Amino acid sequence: MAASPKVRVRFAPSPTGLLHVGNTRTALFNWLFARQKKGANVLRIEDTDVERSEARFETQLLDDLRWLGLDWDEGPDKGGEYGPYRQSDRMEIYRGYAERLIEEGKAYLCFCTPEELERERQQAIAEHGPQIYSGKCRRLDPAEARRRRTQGEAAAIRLKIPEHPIHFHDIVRGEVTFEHESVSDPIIVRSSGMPVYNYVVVVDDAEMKITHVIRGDDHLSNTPKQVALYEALGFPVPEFAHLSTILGPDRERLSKRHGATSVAQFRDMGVLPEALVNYLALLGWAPSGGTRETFTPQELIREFSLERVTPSPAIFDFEKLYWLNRQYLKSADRQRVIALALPYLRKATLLGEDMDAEMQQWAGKLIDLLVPYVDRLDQLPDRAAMIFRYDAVAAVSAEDNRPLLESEAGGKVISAFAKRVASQSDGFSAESFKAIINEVKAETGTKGKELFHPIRIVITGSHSGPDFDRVIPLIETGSRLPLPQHVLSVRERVAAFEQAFAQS
RNA sequence: GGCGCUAUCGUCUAGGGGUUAGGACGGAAGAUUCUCAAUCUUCAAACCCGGGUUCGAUUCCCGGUAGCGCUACCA
Repeated sequence: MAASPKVRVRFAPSPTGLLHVGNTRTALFNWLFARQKKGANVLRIEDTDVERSEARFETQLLDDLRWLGLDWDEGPDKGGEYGPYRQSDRMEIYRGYAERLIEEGKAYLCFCTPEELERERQQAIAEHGPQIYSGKCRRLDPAEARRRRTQGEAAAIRLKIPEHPIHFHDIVRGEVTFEHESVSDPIIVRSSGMPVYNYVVVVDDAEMKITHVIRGDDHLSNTPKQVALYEALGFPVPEFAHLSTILGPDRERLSKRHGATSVAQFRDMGVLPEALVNYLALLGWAPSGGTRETFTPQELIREFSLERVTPSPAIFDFEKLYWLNRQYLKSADRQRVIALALPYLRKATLLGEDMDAEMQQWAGKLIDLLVPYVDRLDQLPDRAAMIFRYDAVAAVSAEDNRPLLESEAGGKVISAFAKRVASQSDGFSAESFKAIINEVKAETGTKGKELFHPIRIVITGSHSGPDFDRVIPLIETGSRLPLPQHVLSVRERVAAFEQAFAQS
């Protein structure tokens, strides 16, 4: 058996918007396959849709891919043997092949106007028949057709589809067959001279020696046209792998209205790239055995296989992504998490830009305290509210606080607690705070929830939250720091609470 | 309408001609904790329907149904 040629795959996005998770999974599977097979991963920009393509989207695309760690070996930014890698720079190539196909009788000029074609289509719909091209211009004499074009008549170029069934192999779906009638002669170059997607993609993939076309299954029905094109052009037909669509919770194609769908949005939410990569890998693929959930990129490269990709569509589960993110957040390097978390706290003006060593240390501890409570970094400011936003009036009037505050035991605890805090002139440490609680406990004869909940409400405004041992030092130290928003000390909180309580 | 693809817990999935149909997210309960989160333990939860093939089908085949995609001088 001959040595199989080196694996070459490509990811070919259109720079018409932000990188979407559906495309991202395609990019990921291409990358995993290339890296596992020690092949080449090619990045090609499909910007033939001049109207919608924008340079800034291309830049963003590359940035998002880099952020995810999905690198490429050839592409518009780094060149390569088979460039250029931007379709707008390849127009001459497309033109050349199209003319060749006409000369060889494998394609022909079509003078049908869009109006004519539209009429035929409407009729087909009315008759419930298949909407296929009549083949009218196929029967034109080539020399005559050429003459008409030279005389300035607008002509599109159509590929002649051979009159036999077209089949191809798909790694995910097996053998796929289409009757030639259902394909019908497709236009490959518009009358404006602009080549169409289904044509350029074949020229590019063939010229770039792509061996495996891994892409979304919205292209499955286009594949017979492309296979016919490969054959007309005399190029070997690559292997295909069509990935199922990613759907939203309502089983419709995942889109903006389902919430975050772009890589940029997830990044802004504080989702780690390894979590997104891990989640996306599990969407439509599972390792044999199917009991493992977390994989590093290296492990994915080792385990991945296109044969194990599931053909059925998958619903994007935000919860599971966030759960995975939490796992990665917990195990990530502390300094990295702090560096990533800081911008969220700064944006909420809880921290300033300039921080001295003491403040940095304090911020680090704050983040240590908060991160276990979130599954996305953008939830941090909300979680920090108990430190930064103490609202005595709200604490006193909150529905779920009232019963406790109005109970006899609650009142006793609060007054005993307040009295002791007031008599303490210095700040509190975790130990001295605990000592006070113990005194209150002895004086009031309360314990457990009865004892802790009222104190919690006085200090944080809520009856739930992290350990006092960690919260108290943070509050006390924070109150002495020149933060953009003053953190109230224990004494200040108690004083504010008492005032609000008395007035209620 | 035509053509194509798909179909296992609510969701992602493993599995496969005979299984207590496995794991994970989410849900419920319990343990722990002053509380919440986390963590741990336990529980509930599925083979779309109808025919065939077969001793036996959730698994193989065919039909139906449903969902999705393509049906463009969009990509």
